[in-house]
Amino acid sequence: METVTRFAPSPTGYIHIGNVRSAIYPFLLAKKNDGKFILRIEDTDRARYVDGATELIEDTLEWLGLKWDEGPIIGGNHGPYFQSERKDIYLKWAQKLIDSGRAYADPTSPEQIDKYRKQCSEDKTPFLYRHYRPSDTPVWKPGLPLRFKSEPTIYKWHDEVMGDMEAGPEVQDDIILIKKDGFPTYNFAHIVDDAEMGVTHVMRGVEYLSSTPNYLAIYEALGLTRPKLVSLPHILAPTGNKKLGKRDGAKSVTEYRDDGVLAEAMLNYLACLGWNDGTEKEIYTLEELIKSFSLDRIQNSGARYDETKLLWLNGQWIRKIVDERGVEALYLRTRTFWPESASTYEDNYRIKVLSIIYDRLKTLSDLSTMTTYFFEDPRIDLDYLAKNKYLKNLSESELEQLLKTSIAKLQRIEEWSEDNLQNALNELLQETSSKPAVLFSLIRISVSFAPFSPALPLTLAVLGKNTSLARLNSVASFI
RNA sequence: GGUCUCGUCGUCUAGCGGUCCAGGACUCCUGGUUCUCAUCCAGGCAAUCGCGGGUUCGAAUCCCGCCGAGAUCACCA
Repeated sequence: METVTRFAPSPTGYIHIGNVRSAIYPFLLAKKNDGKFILRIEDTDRARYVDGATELIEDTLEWLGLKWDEGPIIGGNHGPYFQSERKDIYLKWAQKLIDSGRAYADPTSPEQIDKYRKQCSEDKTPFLYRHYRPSDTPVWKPGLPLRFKSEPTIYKWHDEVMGDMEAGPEVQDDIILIKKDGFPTYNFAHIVDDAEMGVTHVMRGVEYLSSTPNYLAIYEALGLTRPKLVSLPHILAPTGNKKLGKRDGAKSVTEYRDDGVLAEAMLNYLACLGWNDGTEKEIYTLEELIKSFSLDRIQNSGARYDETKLLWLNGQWIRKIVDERGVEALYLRTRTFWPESASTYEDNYRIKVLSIIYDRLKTLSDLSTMTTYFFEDPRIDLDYLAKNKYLKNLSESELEQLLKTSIAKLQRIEEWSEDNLQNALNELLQETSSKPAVLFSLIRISVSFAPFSPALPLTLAVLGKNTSLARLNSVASFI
């Protein structure tokens, strides 16, 4: 049987790192088995609906490279893919339950139910609505909630992550199937949809584990074979023991994109948070993830979100892309991250800058602060020279002398290449009998006034002869 | 309160009865790569495997109890 999985978010806002794994794992599983991955929007709660949230969700999935085979935009054979447009389907299935006596219209007012509930919590006893089931119920019509009529028993099932499970009547209840506004609840809708769409593996957060017996009862009453159930443990907030949520400042996945994190790194990090293939491999491409993914290696305890490791992975990926596909490939991702002054320069120049600076990047947004001196003359700040640990013992005239000798030497270089610069610099060391620390620091600082820069010959080569000498000259005249 | 789940370095994890006085990765520290920052390389710190009992010649690994943390008990998903 073809593997079919789905990601079924409700459009209540952005997708953050705490909940995107329930998209990644189903995707990986489906692709691993040459199956289908469906995107379904669960928009039955009109009160929590957020305009534009669906687009946000699609954007996130697309960025990560999780292409859905059926869903909004592209359609498919099991549409519509918005639950709000599937009301007739739910009604049809609900009718089956009514006909078989497994569902009833509930005339009890919410206030009354609240009273029952409060009483229970005072008595410290669990609240089960079936204990208050009305003895005679009206014919169901719109405006009335429809409840499942539970027939509690003992359920045994297997969770692909949590293992063998068992639950008794104490957790089975008359849950609401259709709300009085006519929309189905998640509890009912997802079962119908998964069945209609042929979903073989239901993957969702562990918080649904305790409602599983109720779902099992509905599958049974509907005569459906139940899909394989997969509970995904939570991702924990950096501090405390709670699951990561928006309240802990969980950033949206796409916010990381805007902060210069690569999709590859994000996906790599998230996939390996709570899953590993048993090897010591750390860097995975999407293809490699698909290839090595398996349900039985999903961790069953929660994993803490740690941004440091994400950033490390991002650095690894930045270098990996350059190593394997060249600087140009990385350059394509950097458009929005350059300092403003870079806009007047040509692509070629920016690519050169990138090629000597990329291995210092943790995120692409580091570009804006790390490369400014390649695009605009730095402000001359003699303090930089005075405080440098290699230069502070030199007098001003010594500095000036050294600078002038260097300028003269560099001036004579005809072809301003890295190699020639390297040679000239080496000769300068000998001719002035300076230590590299002294000479190189002086030139490097004079030309950049930045806390750090790439290797000196590289920096000078990229800056070009005119700019390099002009900057050295103006520092010399300043001293 | 009922029910359920989870518990190995600070963090992510390997580990399925002996090769584990516990391995890898991140972080941190030290050293090396003609200056700096980063990369890279070499090395180091770091878990009495939640606790207590058992089973066994032998347990992180099996069993029991306890403790701790989390989830759930909505006309939210």
